[in-house]
Amino acid sequence: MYNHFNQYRCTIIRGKSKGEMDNLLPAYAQIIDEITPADKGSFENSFNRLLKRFLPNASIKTLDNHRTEIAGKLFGMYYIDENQNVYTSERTLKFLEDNDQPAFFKDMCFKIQYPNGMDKPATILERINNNISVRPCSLVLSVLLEAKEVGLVLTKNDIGYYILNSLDALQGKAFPNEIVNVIVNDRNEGIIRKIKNPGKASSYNMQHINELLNYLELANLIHIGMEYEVLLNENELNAINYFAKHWDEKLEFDVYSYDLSTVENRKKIGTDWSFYFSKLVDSKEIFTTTAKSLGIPEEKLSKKLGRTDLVALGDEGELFVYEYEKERVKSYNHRLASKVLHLGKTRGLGYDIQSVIAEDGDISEFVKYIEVKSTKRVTAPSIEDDNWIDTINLTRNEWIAANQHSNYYFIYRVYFVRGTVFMYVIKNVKEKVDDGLLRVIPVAYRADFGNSAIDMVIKEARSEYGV
DNA sequence: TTTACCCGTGTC
DNA sequence: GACACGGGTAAA
Repeated sequence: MYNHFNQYRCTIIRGKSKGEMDNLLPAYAQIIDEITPADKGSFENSFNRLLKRFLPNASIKTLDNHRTEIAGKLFGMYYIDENQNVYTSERTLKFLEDNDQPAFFKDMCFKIQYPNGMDKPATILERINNNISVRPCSLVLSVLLEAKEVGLVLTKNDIGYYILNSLDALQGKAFPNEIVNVIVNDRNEGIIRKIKNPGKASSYNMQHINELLNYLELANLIHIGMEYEVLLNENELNAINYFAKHWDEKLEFDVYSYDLSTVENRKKIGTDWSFYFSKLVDSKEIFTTTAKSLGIPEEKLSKKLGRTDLVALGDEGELFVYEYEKERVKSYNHRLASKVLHLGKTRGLGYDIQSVIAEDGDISEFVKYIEVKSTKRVTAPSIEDDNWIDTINLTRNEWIAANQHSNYYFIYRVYFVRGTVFMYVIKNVKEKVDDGLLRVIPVAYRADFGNSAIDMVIKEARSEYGV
């Protein structure tokens, strides 16, 4: 049953980082990883102090809101247990590992549900009283798939009115094809419907809807065109179908099973939710973003390998730089092209690619060592912004190699964004550190121990032949 | 009283 | 119109 006249406002937390997403998401992640585990009080202090570097003009309250609303609730980048200890979430750890920003948002979008445990108790009760139960992103993508079948192009406004502000849709009672049929009929009649709340500004009606669609765009699943039309990313059909397949499934996190009449239970739904939401979906591989799904031609990665969709992120960056270097060296001196070597698989060298300088001068044939650090996102990096800060993790071997080869050691920072690739080259890391242009802090601890440190030996495992 | 989602309203 | 600051306000 679907009656679009039943309208219902159902929000997500209002965003704060859209404008600087490529800057702030890695910042949140690095900060949280650096300062957790911690008790809630020191987490608050450290987070705010460190985020201030990225938002120099923000008030304490604004920093608080970034921490609790965006990094905490909306993005699920950390969770707080019942003893008020703060931990880095699986989602954050994976992002720090693979630098796949669209995958981060795919995971987050998939897990967003109404009702959820990130809202205030009054809001949760409101949703419960209205029998809300839906994965909004799954439903939106399902409807977009159905619409594509019949050649219907939906706008942001359509998605707002007919889906995300529709009570029947939010109750999970409206089938995607029903919704599409109704929209087609209205189109044929020339009717355009809009969300209206008397006396309210457009941000009250539409901001949460715009922002949910923005997150789907950052997830690389849709693209919003110049006329506000919402288009599916055809290169991400695997992930899109995964979302769509789950649109009418019972919600994993059951808000309805909580009796919210006591303070204890209201607290519990918060901690239970933040634990649930901070974990990755089971089939996380399906959300991996490939260069191909960002619309980057495969031949830019490798002329030899066709199966780039199977190549892991680090390797895609390495292949890209390898192809780039080979072309660059070849155009300087054909004879030197064979000196460009891809050594990514060779552990412990401290660099991925060995190349040659191949520039005019005495050292044109000298070897150069290249470490590739790649990242994936939908938006371009904002290098022209003076507050722009980027962070990469170097292994001990890479750090040693950077010092050892100083002037001949290069970091190629590769950004795969939609439809193109940016590459920033950093030459001579050692000198940059000495000049204060680049800050390096050791973050790992290594513990060496011998038999004198062992307190107990327990041997439980036995082979079937006895020991 | 403080905390932390909620969201009016100013700014671009 | 988009979007984010920081006041608003419900909870603890």
